[in-house]
Amino acid sequence: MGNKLINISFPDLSVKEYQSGITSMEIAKSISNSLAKKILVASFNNDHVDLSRKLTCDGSIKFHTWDDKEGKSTFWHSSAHIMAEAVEKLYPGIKFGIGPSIENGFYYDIDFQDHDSSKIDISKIEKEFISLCSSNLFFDRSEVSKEDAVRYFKEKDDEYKLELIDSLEDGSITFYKQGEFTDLCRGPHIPSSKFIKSFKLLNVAGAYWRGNENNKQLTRLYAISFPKQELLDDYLLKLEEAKKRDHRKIGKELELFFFSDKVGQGLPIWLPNGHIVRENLINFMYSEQKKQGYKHVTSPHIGSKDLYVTSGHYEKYGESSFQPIQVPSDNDEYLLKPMNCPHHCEVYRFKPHSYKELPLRIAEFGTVYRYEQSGELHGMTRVRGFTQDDAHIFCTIDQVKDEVIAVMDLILKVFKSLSFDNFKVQISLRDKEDNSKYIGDGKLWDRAENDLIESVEEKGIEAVVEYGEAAFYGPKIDFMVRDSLEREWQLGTIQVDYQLPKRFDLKYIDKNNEKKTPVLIHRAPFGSMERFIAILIEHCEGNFPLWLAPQQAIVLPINDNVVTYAENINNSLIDKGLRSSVDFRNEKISKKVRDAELKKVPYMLIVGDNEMSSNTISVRKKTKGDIGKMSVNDFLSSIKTNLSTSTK
RNA sequence: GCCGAUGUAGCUCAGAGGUAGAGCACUUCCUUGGUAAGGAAGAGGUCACGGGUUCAAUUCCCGUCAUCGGCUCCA
Repeated sequence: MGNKLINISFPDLSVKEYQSGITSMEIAKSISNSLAKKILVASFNNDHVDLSRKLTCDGSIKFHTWDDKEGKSTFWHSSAHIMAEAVEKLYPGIKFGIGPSIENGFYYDIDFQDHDSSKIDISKIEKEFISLCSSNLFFDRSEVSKEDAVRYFKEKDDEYKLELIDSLEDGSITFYKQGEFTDLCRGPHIPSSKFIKSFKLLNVAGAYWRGNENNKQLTRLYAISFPKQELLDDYLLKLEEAKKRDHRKIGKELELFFFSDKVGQGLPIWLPNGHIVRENLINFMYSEQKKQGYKHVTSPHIGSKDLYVTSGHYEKYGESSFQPIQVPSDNDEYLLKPMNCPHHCEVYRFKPHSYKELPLRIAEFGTVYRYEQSGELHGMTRVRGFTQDDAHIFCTIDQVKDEVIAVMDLILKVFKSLSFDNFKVQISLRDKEDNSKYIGDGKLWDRAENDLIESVEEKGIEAVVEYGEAAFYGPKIDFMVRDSLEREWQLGTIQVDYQLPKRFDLKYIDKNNEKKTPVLIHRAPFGSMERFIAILIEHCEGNFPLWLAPQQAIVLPINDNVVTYAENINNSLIDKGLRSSVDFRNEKISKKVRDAELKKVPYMLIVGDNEMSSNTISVRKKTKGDIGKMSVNDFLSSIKTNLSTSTK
């Protein structure tokens, strides 16, 4: 110890002197007791440390509570250790994989050995967890040599921990022990289990060890914990609320789409209501693309197998795809179209091109079919037949950046039009360690990757870079959005491809009358109509903007006297292009209002004797209520701006 | 594809080894009602499908299919 003094600086930039060897907790106490009671973990020189760690050098300190991200993740990480202890107590002899905190809670991967993992008693685990927490367990950190670490887990016969230790360097290994449970762990942890007041085991799922499907599948227990019971109640309530936004539920309720076993797994059928949403989005995109100089084409739903052999898709995905379609002639095979690009390459080849024609933007709302793994199918977000708002931009290498920027503008406009303000931009690059996943030479990849990075920089968009997420033929920029349960989905995408034009031997004549190969940019702002609409539904909870609403208005007659008047009102709305109908049912007005609200019809036009005699309608706005009496013309002009997409 | 759960009327769900129930929706009748459910009656199901155990299976067991939660994958 000695009497050495150290300088500790705080987030407010103040600096204080302390005895070397003081702990973060003691520092916190020196500031205020209430702070000391609240804090869960500290950062010292940007490393997260236990509050009990002795500090022996100058540095900056920051305290974390439940209210910040670091505090939460430490809280949950510690909870994972407690859960492991609880589960081990109930099911002795089990082995542990990893148990990290995640965005909402934590999990632990467990090999249940001889215990039947399908018979796990969730409520027993929950009880044991809470009982462990209330016994105020401390998390003791100890540094161990690699040899000792190996010895400990050999004795415990836990090959997963041994594998983890194998990749660690001697001298950097730490254990944490609380109660009866010791775990290999980098830490840090919260001071004591008593902070944890509520716990819920959310679900049980299989997960491959180290995320590799060739490895054994462990049982993953997902759970969440909180420092207060009310916080858990709130969280569970929020989950319930989120489930109400589920596009599969709303899709059924609003009769937007459905799946039929007879038609086939993952093959969605759009019902009339859903078709209206889809059609209006397509029209919107169609006109936006026309403004940006795209040329629209239509190609068939199948293509000769040769087409995909040429493109390379057959080699890459052939075996896991819908298999070739046989025809009476032996030498002829066709594939259901999994991609539009080969067709568009053929469009390009239709005639020779001059550099003056580039960039050439070929667009198509093309329906494609991919044999997705059965376990992967998920409502409309992952299906086997879907329509892409696809286009392929053929351009020179020098035009790539400008084109990518123009596409980004288009995607951002689409997102803004539909109030998708919470999206993530991801630049997906190749995994340089593993070239086997990609085709094409490294230099061209570098150029393409740089073009994408620079485009994003020029637009000033915040983006995350993910290595190893590129397509096999090139890097891409993806626009990711979350669904109601926080699952992330890729919507818009921009991909640079130097390979396909080569494979199809595409050329243009440059200024010097020389043949050159164009670059291909694949792009889809919605991504797929199915997925986009699924996410849109979850965002607006089925309350579509007026221009997309399957039914925009409904006329509700109060009694039989006004039925003809109601019909006339309805006809005049339909004349103006509105999607409207009359509720002729022999029901009370409150019932008609309720049903229209449940169907999420934006405008209810209530007509009774009063309205008929004054030639007006009483307008009720969905969820808002009565907004007063007015003439049909006044109503129409009041909603006019909401009917057009171009004003958005 | 893998692990686990689930599958009962159009929808949401209850139920039990002895051959099915509710609410909503639907049909008919009564009611003509002013902004989120007026009343009555009726009609609706090979209890996902295929095997097995049993005197008896929708219920228990096995398989298949589909759906749900994850994992892996995602041109």
